[in-house]
Amino acid sequence: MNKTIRDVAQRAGVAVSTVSLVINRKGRVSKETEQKVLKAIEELNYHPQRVARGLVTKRSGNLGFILSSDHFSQAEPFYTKIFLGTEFEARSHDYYILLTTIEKQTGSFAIPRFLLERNVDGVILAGTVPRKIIEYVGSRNLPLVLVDYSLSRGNFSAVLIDNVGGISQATQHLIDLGHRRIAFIGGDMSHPSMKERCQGFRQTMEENRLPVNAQSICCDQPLTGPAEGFAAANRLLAAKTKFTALVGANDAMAVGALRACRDQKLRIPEDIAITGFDDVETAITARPTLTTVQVPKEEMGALAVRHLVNIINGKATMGTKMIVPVKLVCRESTSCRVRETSE
Amino acid sequence: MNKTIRDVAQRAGVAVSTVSLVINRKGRVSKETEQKVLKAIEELNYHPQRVARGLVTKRSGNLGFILSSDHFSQAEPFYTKIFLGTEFEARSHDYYILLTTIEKQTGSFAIPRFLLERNVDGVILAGTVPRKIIEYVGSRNLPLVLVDYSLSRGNFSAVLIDNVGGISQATQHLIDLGHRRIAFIGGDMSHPSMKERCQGFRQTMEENRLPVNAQSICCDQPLTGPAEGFAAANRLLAAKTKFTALVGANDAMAVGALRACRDQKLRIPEDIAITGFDDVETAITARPTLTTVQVPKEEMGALAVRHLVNIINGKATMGTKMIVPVKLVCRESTSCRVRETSE
DNA sequence: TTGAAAGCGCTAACAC
DNA sequence: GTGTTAGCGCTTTCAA
Repeated sequence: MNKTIRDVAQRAGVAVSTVSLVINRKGRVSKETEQKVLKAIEELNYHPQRVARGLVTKRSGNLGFILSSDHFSQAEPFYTKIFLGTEFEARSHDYYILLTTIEKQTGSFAIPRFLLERNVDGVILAGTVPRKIIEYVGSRNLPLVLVDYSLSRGNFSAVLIDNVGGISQATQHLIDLGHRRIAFIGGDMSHPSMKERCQGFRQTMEENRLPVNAQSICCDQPLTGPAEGFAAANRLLAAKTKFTALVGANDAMAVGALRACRDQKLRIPEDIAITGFDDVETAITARPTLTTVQVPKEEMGALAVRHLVNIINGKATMGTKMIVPVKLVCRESTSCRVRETSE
Repeated sequence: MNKTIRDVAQRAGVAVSTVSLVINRKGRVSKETEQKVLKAIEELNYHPQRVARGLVTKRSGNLGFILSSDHFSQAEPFYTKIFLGTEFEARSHDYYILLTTIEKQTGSFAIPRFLLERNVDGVILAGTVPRKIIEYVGSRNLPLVLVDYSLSRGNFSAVLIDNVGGISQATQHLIDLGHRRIAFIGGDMSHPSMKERCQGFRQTMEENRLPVNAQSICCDQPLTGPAEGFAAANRLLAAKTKFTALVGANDAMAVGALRACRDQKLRIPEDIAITGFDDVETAITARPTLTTVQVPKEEMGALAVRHLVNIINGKATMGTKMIVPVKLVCRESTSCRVRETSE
């Protein structure tokens, strides 16, 4: 069992280094020696051992994927889909993905083990991630691609969502349906995507010369889950300024808002139309189903891997921003033409 | 940068082997030398390099996950969920998962690269997998755990679904609703789970002294997707023997059957009640939503990893069969009490 | 074009 | 207890 390069060399009647040259096609080997070696490899069913090779080449053949732990769970299909996208793509480049999550709550952001052990050739970081880790990756001189996250400082490659475009589509859709008083709920403004979605809403409203004020925007939630959507929606509903439509910064918050509205006996979409963002499962399992902005999550993961591999191979340089397009998907939560209530 | 064990040894004023002993807590090191070493490690921020360690210990710190490629796609959330379950669990055991898929279509089932390169310490195999690969894993002497698959020959550990129990629950549910003429559709009888589900149906019907014959069972489809469900349902609908309920071997086929029934202007569940199996997304996005048997997919993956790690550490031996429980989830596709049509 | 030999960073005998 | 040393299986100078 367990053949080594020595066995091959012996069988082929050549030196170990010659076998290595053949395996790594470094050329400079005569056709006939090459044939002898190839034959021996074939007969022995030999395959070089990854770790032995890695020890000298400093290449592990792995890519690291770092995610904050609250983003990798059943409740959070968004980043999970991105991760699966990286898995798909990685295999066609002969890389394996090592996944790790980092605990956000504990102040001490432990450096992922695969970084400490020098077990990856490049890193993908998805969502909000502590600076400390980004800096560590940098200090290791590892290629890095951010996904759905960006930093103003530093020259990072990133795969980003067209957040402004998406929110604009959603808002415009509502406007086209006849809505004039539209509110927005969001949260976690430390995340660039969230900030952009909020700004995108403002912008679209202004472009349409529609009113937007403090009472129609609620973005101060620390998180962006259903509970926060519920709270934010309730806050807006309690305010004097009435609205007929609500734009959610993501599906989770939109679904929370859905519940808040139902609790107030408001019909959706008749009394209030609602849109989400992301198009995760919850958008389609919600009742009514949620009109939302579809994000190509798997594709984002694939894109990140492709770019990362290019950086590793010197075919691309860090600093590229890739913005993926999004698409509005109309479902029940807005399907109804709004009655013009001139209150 | 990049400290080695030598640097630590030098700084602590001891031999490299002593540092190694400390790192691997092999004991036999005096408290004070240990302190010196620990201090040096701390100061240099040293971490042993995975591949160097792996080269000598023959341990990679990785677990391999093998899946047939048609089982790893967006259309197939079942095994994908199992995979995510392994990812969750692996991290708490300090292992990384290397995922690979094998092409079923090509006759030549290439041996996964991580096996050839000796890059995993154990293997998880999900779904139908070529014997050749199982044999190869065996020849490598690698611990192996099968998930949703089993082989009569050989002593394999496996995480299995309570298929008979699940189908029995679904069938009994229909019987309790008043159904007497119940049909079954399945496919890919080469897969043990499919075979068991079919047998489970037969068994439950017989226990209830209800008729079951060739015209009420259609299991000869080669695959188990919606298209096959559609075809199978149409076949049964065309037969003389009428039925008021249909048990699907999985959600995908049940959804195909749903479509077939709608095409024939049959109302669900009024004219025909339908059940699925697996509880994947399609069950809840279908219209009407699908009554189905919930399978703890993530838990199955986690269980597999836990057991595999135990085998690796000598705390468990291969050959254990673990059967996970399932649970019926009632939804719209059966929610209606059937009218007793005494045709 | 090929071979001999020196490591890559670590563990594990085996001395002392 | 601690140090010396020989590898693990490969790549990569450097000679020949």
